[in-house]
Amino acid sequence: MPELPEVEGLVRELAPEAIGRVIEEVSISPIVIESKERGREAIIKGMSTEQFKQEMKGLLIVDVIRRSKYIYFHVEKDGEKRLLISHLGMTGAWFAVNRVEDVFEEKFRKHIHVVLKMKDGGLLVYSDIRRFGELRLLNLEADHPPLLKMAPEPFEEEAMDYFLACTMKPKYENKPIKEVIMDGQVISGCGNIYATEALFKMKIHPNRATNRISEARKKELFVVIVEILQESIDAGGSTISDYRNLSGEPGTMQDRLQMYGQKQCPQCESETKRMQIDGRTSVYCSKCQR
DNA sequence: AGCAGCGTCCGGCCGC
DNA sequence: TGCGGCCGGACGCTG
Repeated sequence: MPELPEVEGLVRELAPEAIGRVIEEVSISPIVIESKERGREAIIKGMSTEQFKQEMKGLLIVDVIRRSKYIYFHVEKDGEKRLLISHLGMTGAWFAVNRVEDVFEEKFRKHIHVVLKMKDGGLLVYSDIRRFGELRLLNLEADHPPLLKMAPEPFEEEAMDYFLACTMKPKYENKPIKEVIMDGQVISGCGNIYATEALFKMKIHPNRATNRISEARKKELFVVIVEILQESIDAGGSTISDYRNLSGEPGTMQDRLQMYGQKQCPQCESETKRMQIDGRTSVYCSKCQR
């Protein structure tokens, strides 16, 4: 499950690999082409596969950055700047290889859906086992309004005040804190894994109403979230099942997780509990978290 | 206008 | 071994 740290790790490798190169040709898997022909929005969003292939051809990759859990490829052709966004969904992965057979693991190799053949040889390959990912070629970021609604980057100075202000809005104040911190319009890039970890570290029950947490504790919580995201970036991200970096290697943060996926609380050793919050499984310790 | 609720993109995995 | 049910980021649509 790629969250901010996993996307960050990928972008750090992808940027030097991709910047300055030109896309010569794009190929799309038959399974995505068939899905799109049936009227579905499989991976390639907002345009036909033919249009996508056509418009991608000849684009120079000028920059690659992370924004929340998205990869932004700044591209241009004939002096015209455009933006390719990539979201990895649950199982998306990018690989830089010379041939598609070089994608090492079969489970990724057999779900390759988009291949960018670069002008100087070599491939940038997008694989997505469950096809929940997204590729969208835009003229401007503003052409896809949800992107403008994302919270600031958590490492930016204004992010904490933005978070605090959100928690006081009628829309959020009464909701479970876990639902609020996982909302990309409140904090960018914090998914189930890191929300679970931060709440455990803070000893806050995931279902606690947001307005029943003091401002001081909310500030502390935000700091803890940022620290955990940073710790995970440093550890190469979490590989719970399907995250791989550009070279196909897993991260190591999964070995450092205290609560996510745990059966037993590392603090008091009692059995962990789980409940559904906003449709997602939330693991917590009912003794340590209140 | 804004929001809650639900459908949508799917394969993997679990339990029977 | 087969198969139905469940899971999940984040959007789009509807009422």
